[in-house]
Amino acid sequence: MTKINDETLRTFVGYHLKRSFNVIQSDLIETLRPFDLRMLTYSALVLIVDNPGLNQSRLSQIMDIERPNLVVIIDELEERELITRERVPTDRRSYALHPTEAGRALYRETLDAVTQHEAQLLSGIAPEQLEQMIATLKLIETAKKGQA
Amino acid sequence: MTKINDETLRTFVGYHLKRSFNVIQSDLIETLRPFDLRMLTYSALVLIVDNPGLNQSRLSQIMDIERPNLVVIIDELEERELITRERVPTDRRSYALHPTEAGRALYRETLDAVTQHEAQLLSGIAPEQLEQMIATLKLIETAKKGQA
DNA sequence: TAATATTGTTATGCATAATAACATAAATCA
DNA sequence: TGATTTATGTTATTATGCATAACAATATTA
Repeated sequence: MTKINDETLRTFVGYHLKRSFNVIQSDLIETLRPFDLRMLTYSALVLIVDNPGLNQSRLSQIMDIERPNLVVIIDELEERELITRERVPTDRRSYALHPTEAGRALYRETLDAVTQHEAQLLSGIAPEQLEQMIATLKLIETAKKGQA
Repeated sequence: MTKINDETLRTFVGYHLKRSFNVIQSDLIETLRPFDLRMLTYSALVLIVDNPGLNQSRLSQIMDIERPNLVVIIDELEERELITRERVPTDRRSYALHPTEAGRALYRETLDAVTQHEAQLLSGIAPEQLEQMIATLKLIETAKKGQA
């Protein structure tokens, strides 16, 4: 049972990002399962609660996904009566997205659960170290457009 | 054009990981496109070149994917004659995976390209800062099994 | 008014990832 | 030894994430 050498891939930042994200993602999926939410439906719900009235175009931008892919997510949230689509009088092409009371309730429940699960998963790591990492991650996030 | 508030999601490490990984992943996909390689076929090729003779079971473990999902990846690499599957005499269930000369040549080409593209993308970030981040990412990677 | 752009949508395809079920072969155990 | 269990690779299937083309309805602009 020889150890496998992944030193070459370890030279890439992306490899480390991917592997650590997999760990967090697995944990998150398990945390959201009891609420019957996927990562993207959860993100959408949070953003709609925090930004009531925004439209799908803006939401897809902040979520970094294409508009067509957001449609099914919004469909699902609407069918579950967690949000509403309302025609905007001043621009009848778009819908204003608003959370329902049930949506806000689920938001509070899940926020608690997700926060606690992530804290538990990362409990062995110093908060300052995580903050430093987040600062670097933000730099990477803006690397593309921030570059010459 | 009001600014959208994602402060709630920003409290999660996973959100930052996901967003920054998306940036690196997009860059990597573009880098690999001329070589007609996807992320996973690329990773598999690198690991086979660096660990000649390993079998699919071990490879799927290190790649953190399920064995069935590796089959098509290996099929593709074999069809393109970048690797070979060879029956192992001492265990006739498994195949030993070896790179061909073409596989090693592509490995060298792509390694250069990927290395340079990532360096370019991250050129605005101090190397020590990236090293610190990688150290933290490694902690997250082992958080699951490392926990009580 | 005519041309162009935006919003939401449908349809489609590719990539990533998980599970069940299976044949073959090896290891275990009784 | 023979019977049971385990490991390896495979097929089939499904869910999820993500991208593009094309379109109708509506707004914007030239």
